[in-house]
Amino acid sequence: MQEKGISQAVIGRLPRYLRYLGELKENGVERVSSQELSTLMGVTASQIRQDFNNFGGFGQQGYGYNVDFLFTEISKILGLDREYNFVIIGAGNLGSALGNYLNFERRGFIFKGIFDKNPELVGKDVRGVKVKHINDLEDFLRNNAIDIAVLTIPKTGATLLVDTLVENGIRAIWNFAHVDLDVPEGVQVENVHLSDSLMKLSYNISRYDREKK
Amino acid sequence: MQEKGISQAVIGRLPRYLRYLGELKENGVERVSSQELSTLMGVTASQIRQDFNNFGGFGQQGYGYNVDFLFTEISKILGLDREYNFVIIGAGNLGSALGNYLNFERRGFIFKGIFDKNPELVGKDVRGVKVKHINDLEDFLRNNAIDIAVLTIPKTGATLLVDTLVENGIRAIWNFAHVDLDVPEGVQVENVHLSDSLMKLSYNISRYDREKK
DNA sequence: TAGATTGTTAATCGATTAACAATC
DNA sequence: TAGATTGTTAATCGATTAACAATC
Repeated sequence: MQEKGISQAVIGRLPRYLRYLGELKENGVERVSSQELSTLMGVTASQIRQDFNNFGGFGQQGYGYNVDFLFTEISKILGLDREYNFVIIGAGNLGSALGNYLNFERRGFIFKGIFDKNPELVGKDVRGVKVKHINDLEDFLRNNAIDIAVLTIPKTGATLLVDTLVENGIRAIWNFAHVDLDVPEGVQVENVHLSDSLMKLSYNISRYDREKK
Repeated sequence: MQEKGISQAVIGRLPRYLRYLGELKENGVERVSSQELSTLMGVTASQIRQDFNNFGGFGQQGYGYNVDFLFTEISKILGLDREYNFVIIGAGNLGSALGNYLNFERRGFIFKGIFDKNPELVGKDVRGVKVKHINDLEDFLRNNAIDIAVLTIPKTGATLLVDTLVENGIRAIWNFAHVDLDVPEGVQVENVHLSDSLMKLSYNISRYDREKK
């Protein structure tokens, strides 16, 4: 089945829509118009309607959108109607933080294992999961259906590990290492480059200072 | 001084340029053409030249770009030619991870304090900095010139804290809480919404599955 | 000088916004 | 039915790519 190319710009906005719809749901709001959502979120109503219409008509003329229905549909589009098993590679502070983050579990991301090359970390408990040595990773991947590998290790290690991960069935990499990974077609990569984000912040601080002068 | 509106698209690419230029520098490469950089980074040479020319001519016809010079210039544009003091609010795993991340220090981001409301975390050491109670935050901000607050606390706490931060001189917020913060003009916010990023990953996994069918 | 490669203008492409007919 | 609001087409805006003259 071919989904006519939805732009990454649109996809990137979907999680935010989902967040606001979730809040409306929690507040017991049943229906919302593109205009109301526009005011709430600070984007144009036109963009909201265009975005939703990429996936077919979710609304009803004269009424607006049913919050519950829209929430469910966007969840499905984002692939949140199923479960994903993930392992974390790198049991340092960041790896542990992600392992402990319960909200992922709520969205269907199941924390199955965590690995490190440092023997001192082996055996440490991260939300009920014991850290294993990285040497046991291949075996573990072969015997468990893991979808996602979360890389919270330095860049050299990350680059070297990609082949092993892919050969053993990993289909997606959530990459926190500061490097662009080279993966075969069909393997998804999502980068979280924290220092890039911090640089954007410092750009905006210093640009503001320059403009003030 | 007014810098003619550089688009966020361009700014967003600068840290990546910087990373590649840093690697070239490390490898002792002196000059690079937009064509070489294009091959290396997987973007068009045309885009590279357009991007750089937003800030004036960094290159030389017939020669290309001097790696060292270009690196320095992009650093300056990104505001990396000065230091920023930051505090972390929230001493959980994520906050500790960010406090321990030495690369930030290398770029001029100085870790000055870390705070938590949990008394059990108070006194804990994070890379030589002792966790303080959140009640001491205001005092600390008044007596120290802190530029950036890093928010690694749940969204309710983050929303409530914004006014305090701004009133006490914080100029920028690096926000890891899953909420859109409302700040006065002139205060910079950069969001890292990890769950949004993870949803983009699951979208791509499930889209790939749909296309395969 | 000849060759290489930038800086920059023009052309194209894609994304956002505006407008309005369709319809609940 | 009348009013509201979507779905969708058209207009605008911005970003990317192509082309080439300027120049090192």
